[in-house]
Amino acid sequence: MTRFEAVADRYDPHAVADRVFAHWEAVDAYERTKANREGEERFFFVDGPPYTSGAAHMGTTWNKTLKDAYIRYLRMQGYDVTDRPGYDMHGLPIETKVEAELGFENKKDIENFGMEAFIEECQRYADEQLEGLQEDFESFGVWMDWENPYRTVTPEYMEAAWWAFAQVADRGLVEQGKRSISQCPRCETAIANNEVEYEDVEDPSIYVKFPLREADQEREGSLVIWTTTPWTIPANTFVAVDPDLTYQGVRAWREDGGTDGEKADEERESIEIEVTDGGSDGEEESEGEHTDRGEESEVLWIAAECVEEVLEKGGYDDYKVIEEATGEEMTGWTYDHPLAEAVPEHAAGNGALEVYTAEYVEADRTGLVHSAPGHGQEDFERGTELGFDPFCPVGANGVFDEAAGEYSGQFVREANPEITADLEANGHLLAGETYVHSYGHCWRCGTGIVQIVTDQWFIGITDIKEDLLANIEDSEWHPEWARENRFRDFVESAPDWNVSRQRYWGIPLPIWVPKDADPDNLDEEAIVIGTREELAERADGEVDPDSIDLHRPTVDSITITEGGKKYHRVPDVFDVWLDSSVASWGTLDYPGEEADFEELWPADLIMEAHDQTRGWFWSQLGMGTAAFGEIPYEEVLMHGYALMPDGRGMSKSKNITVEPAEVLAEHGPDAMRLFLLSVSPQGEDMRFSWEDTAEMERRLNILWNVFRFPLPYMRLDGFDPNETTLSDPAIEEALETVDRWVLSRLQTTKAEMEAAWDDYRQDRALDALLDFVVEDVSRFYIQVVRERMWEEADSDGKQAAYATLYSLLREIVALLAPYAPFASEAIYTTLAGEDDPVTVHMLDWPTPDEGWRDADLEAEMTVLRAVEEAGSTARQQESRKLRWPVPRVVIDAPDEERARAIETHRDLIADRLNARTIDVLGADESWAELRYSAEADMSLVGPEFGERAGEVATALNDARVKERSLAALESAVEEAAGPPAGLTEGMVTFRREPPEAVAAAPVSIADKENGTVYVDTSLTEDIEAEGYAREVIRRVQQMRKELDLDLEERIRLGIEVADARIETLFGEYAELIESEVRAEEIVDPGELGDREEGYRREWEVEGVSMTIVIAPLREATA
RNA sequence: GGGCCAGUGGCUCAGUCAGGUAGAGCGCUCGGCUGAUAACCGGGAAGUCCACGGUUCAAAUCCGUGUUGGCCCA
Repeated sequence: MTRFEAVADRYDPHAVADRVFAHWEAVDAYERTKANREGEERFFFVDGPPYTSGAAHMGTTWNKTLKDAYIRYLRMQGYDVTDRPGYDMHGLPIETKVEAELGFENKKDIENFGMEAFIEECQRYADEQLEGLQEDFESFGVWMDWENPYRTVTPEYMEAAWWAFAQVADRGLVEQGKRSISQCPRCETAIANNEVEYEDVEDPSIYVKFPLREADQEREGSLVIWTTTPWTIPANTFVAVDPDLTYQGVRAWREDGGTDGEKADEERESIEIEVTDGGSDGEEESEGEHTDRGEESEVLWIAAECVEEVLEKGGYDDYKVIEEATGEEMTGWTYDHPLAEAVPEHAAGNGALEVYTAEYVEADRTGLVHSAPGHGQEDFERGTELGFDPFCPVGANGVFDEAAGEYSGQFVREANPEITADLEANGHLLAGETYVHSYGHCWRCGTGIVQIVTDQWFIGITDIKEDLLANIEDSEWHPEWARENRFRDFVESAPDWNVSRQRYWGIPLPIWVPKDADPDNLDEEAIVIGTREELAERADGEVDPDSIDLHRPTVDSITITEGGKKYHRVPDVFDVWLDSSVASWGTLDYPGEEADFEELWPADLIMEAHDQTRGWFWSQLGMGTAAFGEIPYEEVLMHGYALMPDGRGMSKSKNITVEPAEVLAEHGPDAMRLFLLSVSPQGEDMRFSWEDTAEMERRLNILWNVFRFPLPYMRLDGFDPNETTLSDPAIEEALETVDRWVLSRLQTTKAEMEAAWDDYRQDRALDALLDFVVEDVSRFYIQVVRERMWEEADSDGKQAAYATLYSLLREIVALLAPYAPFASEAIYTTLAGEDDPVTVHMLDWPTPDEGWRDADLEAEMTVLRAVEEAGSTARQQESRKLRWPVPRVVIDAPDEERARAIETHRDLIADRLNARTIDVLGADESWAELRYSAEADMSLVGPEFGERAGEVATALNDARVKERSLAALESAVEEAAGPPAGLTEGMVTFRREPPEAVAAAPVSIADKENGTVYVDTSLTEDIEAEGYAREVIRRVQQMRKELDLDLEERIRLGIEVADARIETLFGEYAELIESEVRAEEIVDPGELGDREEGYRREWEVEGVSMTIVIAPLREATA
């Protein structure tokens, strides 16, 4: 690319991206940018690995764009930044995708297909997805080490997980045992809580009576519980109550068939709650009252505040409280299992089928909770405390086993109707309806989960809770509340981490146990292997540590014989969250490679979306703390989610998405990145906006125009940025106010940007930059400097403008580089010379040069621009175009300081407002030509002046007085309408009256009024002459453009005006016209038209029609 | 059901921490400019600051309740 070579007229994002991609490849831009910082201070960034299923969605795109921007920024700051991308490639999601591809329905299909073949398919699938993701990321310019990503499926990486797990085991934190877990009955494995997706489903909602064993407590009746999972009732072991809650035993009546509801209502209202010790008195009384009427009655135990609601559900007509007891007092009451006959093996004896207190009870529904330690997590925990062996008659596939008696062989949820029917048949169903609530489903296959108790392996998170909470303090979060609220809360309530999965595609557990080991104490006897080397040493038979694939089924067949015992591997694989939890050392190939780990760990920075509070932020903390006692990262940038433009969450399955590829196709990578980076990265969600993305493209186009505007002139004049620099004294001398101003603004912008970046607010830095480019450079500086560039003769002033613009552009593209790497590069390479770095991304981040900073000048220019704005408003009021000069502008400054600022830059203002003269009034001066009129308040003037009122009012309105005083008004009125005795100041409102043809507008700075600008738009012949001359110039320029004439091409020009007065008027300006449009002479158009094929156009100018003909000179002379 | 975050012109958001006359960009509209030109500039209209209640001389801002959306948890 040649310096200052012509570029496309219009910013074309795709052409720019294509060219830049080619350039990067041609010069090895990425490699050289990295090499450029080799040996500098290292910065350890760790990429949170995206999961390799599906393409990059907008959230991933936002995430990677942020990472890329920060990496580029840090590199420009001089750091040697690690940028190894990662991919999370194991796990159930991929297994289920592959199962779907192969048409599998359950684990049996996999076993039939062959585990090894299935795992190969998973590997293939993950590799394919990885390729797709890499292409996506590269397509919008992310610069990471794509040649060498870390992949969770490599032996090196899997070893990092094994090794860490072995550390955890050494610290005694690996536990094995029965736990209540969420099980996907289709995938036949435990799934993590954060893999459970909640969806609304309609479930049974049943109220069940658990009959008290009368013999045990000499009390009749039933405990009433409520559940939405009838299938858990076979496993019922105890009933839980709140110790402090009051429960009531109520005798409830239900009439058979039709009933007199009114009467029942009356009676119910009249019932007074009687508390009796034994309950027998009231019981007999009530029974005596009602049995005669042929009704049924029974005693039900329900929390006091739930009684009415439950009885209503049960269709009871009336009730009477016969006994009260607290939960505490109910402890130990015994009952019979409601499905005793159908499930003969149900829990019994050893304290089972009794009432116990539990924390999870709420005064909701019935206030008594059916508890099955074989299912629910809370039930399990409380059951364990109480010493129960959990009874779980359900297999891994969600089917009742032999222990479930009559129900064995049925899928649990499908057994619900039969169980409910049985309860009804044996009289234990109080009410049965359905209920819509959110219920957990497997995040991948959508099957409803079941809570069952199975054998699993755990990391004992709860044992190190204090360390975890303490380690949180060693990390800085942006925003801070993410750590203080969200994360801390989560860590505080985190349970032990179930790391085992009964699946195939994952890192195998490196645990070997003896065949005859006590199944409840496997962790006592387990061997945990930490490295491939160690495995080779201890394994029976030959194992080559360099070539072994650690996946199943390879490792399944390896045995270890020690101390006379033969050890077999536990067949489970790790929870996939464990894979990524070791990324901070896995990315460094530790423990295989040690040097980088020693130097770099822990990570300096990670950045992910807020869902990772529960995910990667957490898993890394847990694993780091369990394995090393340390948190593996120091700084966290937590961004939000990408939402639809209307604020809904994006959802691929519901087809509610904005696809990154669509945005790229529409607006190109830079505009998309600019939009994504213009949003706060701190915790808040981002609504995607097509409009704002388009706006970013427009902003880039403005920058493009700023950039390409000076190119032809620089080329023409042979501007050499190495020779002609701002530090050259001659050039510095020639700098004009606007040059110094724009350079000062640049320094201020750099300072603002750096502060914002340091605060992890790259969005604010971008605002500052774009504001500078659009407002200051494009809308002001370029407008002012244009005329200097047009000058034909070379001059220091022109060179100074070139040097200023060149320096501006060089710095702007450096500042823009992390955001819009393509556009920045395209501009940079056009501006750069042989000795410059091959890519903008190798540059140092520009720092403010205080020598160019001039706060006073910036403040003065703020005043100036406000004055210009007011002047242009005033012009508009009088409909006087900027092209037409005005004889004078009078500026009434609010204070001396601003008056001085305006005085200083009088010429600039005159130029901007196209004014012949500028008069400035100081703070205490008033404009001699200004007059005041008065508006009369007729409600006051009327009563005071009676029939003279109209006359006085007219005189007031017509008055033009020099002073803003009542006395001046009085004398003015006296002249017109006689003495206005009784006129008071309250009757009038003063109004400023500028002279004829003068318009006034207030100067507003930061929304405060700061003086007034008066623009005199009166016309003189000379002004008209110049006005028309400039109208002609503009039209000729347009015609030149229409003919696509070269900038330098000379023409012959013919003008004919319908109005003779005007034709003669601008005769005076013939020279101006000739020089502006590069015309040799002005002739009669007829002369041109007859002889040549001149370009002829009719124009209507300010109501006067004229004919303009132009002919390129070379044709004319040919 | 619980926790966290957000709700400000038609749209996207700033302002909320440290209470004091509601701002920007886009869009709309009217006008201007025309050697950056499918660009650019200026003027204007447009807001019960989610609702209700409280504290205060004064609330978009602080407090409480509710509501809508997002994420996480159950």
